[in-house]
Formats: sequence, structure tokens, C-alpha cells
Amino acid sequence: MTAAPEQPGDDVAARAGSYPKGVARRQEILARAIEVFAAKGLEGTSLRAIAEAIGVSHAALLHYFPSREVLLIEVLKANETRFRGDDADRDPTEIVGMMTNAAHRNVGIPGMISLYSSMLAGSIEDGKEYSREYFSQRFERLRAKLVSRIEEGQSSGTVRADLEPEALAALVIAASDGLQVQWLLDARVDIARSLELLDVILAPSSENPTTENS
Amino acid sequence: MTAAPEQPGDDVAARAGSYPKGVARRQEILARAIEVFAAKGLEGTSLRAIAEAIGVSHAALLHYFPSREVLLIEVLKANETRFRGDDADRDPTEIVGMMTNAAHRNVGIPGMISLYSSMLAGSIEDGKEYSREYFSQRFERLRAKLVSRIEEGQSSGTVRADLEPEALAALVIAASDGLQVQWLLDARVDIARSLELLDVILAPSSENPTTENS
DNA sequence: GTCTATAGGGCGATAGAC
DNA sequence: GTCTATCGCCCTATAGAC
Repeated sequence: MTAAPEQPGDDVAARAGSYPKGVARRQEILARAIEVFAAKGLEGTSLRAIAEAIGVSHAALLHYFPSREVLLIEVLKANETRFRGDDADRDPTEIVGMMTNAAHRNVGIPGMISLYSSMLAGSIEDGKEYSREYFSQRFERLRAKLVSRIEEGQSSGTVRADLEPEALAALVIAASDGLQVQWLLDARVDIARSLELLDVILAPSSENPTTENS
Repeated sequence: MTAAPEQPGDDVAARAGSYPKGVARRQEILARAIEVFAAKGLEGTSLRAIAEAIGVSHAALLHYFPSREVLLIEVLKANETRFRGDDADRDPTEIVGMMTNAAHRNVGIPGMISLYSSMLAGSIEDGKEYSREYFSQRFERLRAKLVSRIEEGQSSGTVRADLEPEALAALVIAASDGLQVQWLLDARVDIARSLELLDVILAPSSENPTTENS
């Protein structure tokens, strides 16, 4: 999110109300919304259902958020921010571990996985430019982050040098996303166990020294 | 699909109309629906939009399919069947190649990827038992298929023996699904290139002979 | 600035005419 | 077997109370 060239407050947040009370109430609504989604998933995610769970009218929600789509994406953004600077994110060496940790956090809030997957799938449709923009930037940012870690690992010799960082980054993210959905459908799927297999790709083998690219 | 214990015709297909003309018209509607989705994605997937594109009323659609949900899942099933027995599926040795081929086919019909992702995300919600059942069985069937190929590879020495077949199967499927979505959002993502990295996991290294499991 | 009340248009689904 | 008519719900928009 911070990878994009935008100031911290240059968000939709600034749009409603001037400043003193507007944003505070907005944050409050957002926080309540996160609770609701985390608990119930996007079961009955109509604006009216969300509004009722929060204790306001659906029109009040639209006073702070221009549309249902924007509200839901803001919930995802806010949830993401909650874990900013967690564990493995501070160790700029972790690659697979970064995704494993994120996945582990999400397992505690299946409703968020559901919301994320749903919005992601919907972001392809026409008229969902706000969603699409968010997910495009999110994937670009995540890939860039992983690419830089992979390249550092290749420089320091902890990661095989004959791997395309971009392709590997996309793979790790895709695996993490896909596994979370499979887990939702079948709890026997062990996300961490599967993700750890990716470390096999990363590890430099003895016959493939970290120098030499072909 | 055939992995589940069910006769060929024991489908929702048999439910509408007796037999002679009902199922024929049903198949016709299904075929037209596939074209519509393949071309336009699930842009305007309302029953009314689908009906208009096919040239009937939305009520007519509901005469052959009990609900929109069922219709859409049947479209996915029918699309899946179209490619039954393709290329790599006949080579019971291919593992990653099986998913690469499937992904390659889907890239030609982005609307189907979109439909698939959307229905998959929605299948978690309450009241979507039909979708959930389909995806649960689909994943179980795919994983089983891959597990058996992996185990054969491990027996014959073409696949590392120290890998959990179940975890690996889930990983390969997850990566394939996740990469297709990323590709929809950013065509620079190279699905095949990323999937091929998984072959690095599969390949037995010289220091890890295929015998010995721990 | 904040919110309630209300209205427009579209949706999935059903009932009943032909 | 296919249609029209209708129901209840949804998102969105807006007018105006406080």
C-alpha cells in the first residue's frame, strides 16, 4: 500500500467531513465493520445488514463511504494495516515465512479470507475500478517486496541464483492465496506445510552454486 | 468429477422435464451460456442478461435450472467436461504440466476464470451448498489425482521421496488458481514460468536420493 | 455536518395464464 | 414449455430534518 506514491492521508478517508469528527466516526465504523466481517464473513453483506450490525442506517454508511464497494475495500485495507510491522515482516530475509505468517493470521479470521476472495474475484468486472485498482496495486507491491528479498537472498547466497525473482514472487503469493481458499473448503489442507515446500525451491543445492545463471 | 460415486446421468440434468426434449433444450441453453460467459465474463450475469443473450425470458431459464447458482455451476461443469482427456491428462506422469496445460486453456477464456473465481469465493457463504459441494469435490478429486501421480513418481524415482504428496498436491493446485487470478489483473504475470518453478521441488537432487524418507 | 426517510431501478424467485 | 406479472430484497441516490 505504501509502495504507491501517495501520502498517508490521501485516501478516501479525507473525503467525508472536514476533519475533527468525520474521520473519527469513519474509523469507528470501519473498526466495527471489521469485527462484523471477521465474525460472520460476508454472509449477509448487504449495506442494510452491515448497517444494522453496526447500529446505524444504511444511508449513514453511505455518508462516510461513497458505495458498498468502497466500504468493503476499505475494510480490507484497514484489516491489512492492523498487522503492519508484524513478526516476519521485520525480518527482511524471510520470503516464504512472510506469506506463512500472513496466512496464519488470516486463518484466525476466515471471514476476512472470504471477503478478500470475493472482492478479488469481483474486481475483474466492469465498473469495479476501485477494487481493481486496489488489488492491482496490492499484488504489485507484494511482488516488488518479495522480488527485493529474493534478489538480496541471491546476492548473499541463501537463495538459488538461477531463479527468476518475478516469477517466484508471483508463485509464492498465488500459492498463499489459493491455499487459504482450499483451506476454507477443507480444513484438512495444511497451509503452512504446503507453503514450506516452496523453501525447497529457494534453497541453493550443492550442485547448483549460487553463481552462474545458466 | 468422475471420482465421486455417481452415475453419468445422475445429475441435476435429469430433473427438468421428463427426458425426450427437456434435456436437449437444457444442453442447448448450457452451451449458449458457456459462449456468453466465455465472451463477456460474468459482467452482467443476471438471469435476465443471460436470458436475453440466449433469447429467452429469465423465467424460462429457471424452468430448466432451479436457481441461478445451479445454472452457473453447471456452466463450470460443462466447460470442464469440454476438455476431458486433453493432452497432458493422458500422460499420467505429468504433474506440474497438468496444471500448466489447464491454465493455458483457461487463458483463452478469461471469462471462465472470472466465473470460476467468483463462484469459488461465493461457495463459502451460507445457502450456497450446491456450489460448496461442487468445489469441495473438485478439489478433492484434483488432489487425489495429483497425489497418485506424485506417489508413482516417487516410486519410479522421478520425484523426490521426501515430500508429502498431499501437501504438494494442494500447493500445485493453489498456485495454478492463484496465478490465473493474478494474470487477469496483470497480464505481465507469466503463469507457465511461475508454475515451472515447481518442477524444482519435484526433481530429486543428487544429494537427496529417492530412497529414504527421513 | 450528521443522519433519517424515501424513491428509483434491478435482481432472483414464484405463480399462473396460454 | 414458455411467457407475463408480481413479490420482496437489494444498491444507489437524494431531499430535507436536526
